[in-house]
Amino acid sequence: MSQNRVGVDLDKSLGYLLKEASSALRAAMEEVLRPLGMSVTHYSCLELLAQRPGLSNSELARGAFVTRQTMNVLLQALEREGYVTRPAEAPVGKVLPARLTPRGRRSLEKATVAVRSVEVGMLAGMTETEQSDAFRILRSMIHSLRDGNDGA
Amino acid sequence: MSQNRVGVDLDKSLGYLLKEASSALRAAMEEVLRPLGMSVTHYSCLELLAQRPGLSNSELARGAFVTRQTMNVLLQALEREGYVTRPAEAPVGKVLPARLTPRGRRSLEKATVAVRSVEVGMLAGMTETEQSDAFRILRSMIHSLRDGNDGA
DNA sequence: CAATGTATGTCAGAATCCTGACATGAGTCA
DNA sequence: TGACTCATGTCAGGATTCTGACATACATTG
Repeated sequence: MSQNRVGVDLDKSLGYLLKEASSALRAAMEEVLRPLGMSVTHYSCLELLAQRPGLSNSELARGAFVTRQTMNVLLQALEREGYVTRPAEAPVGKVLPARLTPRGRRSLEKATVAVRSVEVGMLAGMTETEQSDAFRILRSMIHSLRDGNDGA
Repeated sequence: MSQNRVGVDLDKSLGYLLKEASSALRAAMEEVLRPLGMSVTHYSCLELLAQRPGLSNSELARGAFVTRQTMNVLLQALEREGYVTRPAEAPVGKVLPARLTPRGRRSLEKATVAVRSVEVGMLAGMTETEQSDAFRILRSMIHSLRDGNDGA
């Protein structure tokens, strides 16, 4: 039980806490999306397309934090099932802009309601100040991690 | 560009930001662990064992946010390579307490240095107050998500 | 104009992780 | 004591995601 090691005490590690929170969020989202037969990546793709129609496969992949290969197989499935359309030929370059079909929009609406309940539940226990703090702090973490800070 | 939809605006979604931060953290950790031939789960397992020797397979799985089946194959590999030991028979029940070998401890030390640099980098851009806010807020999120708040 | 670098869509194979299932051991309760 | 519930370790199969690779299209640069 003695702490004679100069380690990363997990209870005091922001990284561990971040992973824990992210894991809990993912679990909560999977739980509400499962009845709709939708995975988190699936939902993310639809939500991205609703907000920014015409996004390409690669852009969707970056937005959903998966590789473009993974997003491609998902898009092909969504296309086959009629939730998404892509032109047969690229208007410019190789980029194929994707768009939601009416069916895709309908499907997304139910999912959005479910996901928003998770988001609201997460915000519920926080004051207004804490909420804006949360945004600022998470953005700060992302910035630090992206620019490869070495802490020197 | 018009927002005539009552959706979850991703730029203003705490959930999306959390996922983004977690993704960035994972990428940063993978980057510093790759030269050591170690994955994030791999490292998590060793770190957990260093801090709480004798943890069982299932407990390690929960601590590293994977299933016990996944942790089991990892533990078998670590055991085969001499980083971890488990008794052949359970002292009590079916629980096999795992422990680091000296080799495992040596391997972990390098990884800890690498991972700590990521953690420090993440904390560097934040004031003392922001750091404690970050802990409090993340814990609040975890709590809300676990208890399945429906936001009503 | 040619060469180079960067980004894209896509295919194929491999690695990772999970779901389902089973037997076993411990605790609870009547 | 016996039935029941729960947690554990482990095996097998399947789903998901990634890495590697290739051809192509655009932008930049000399």
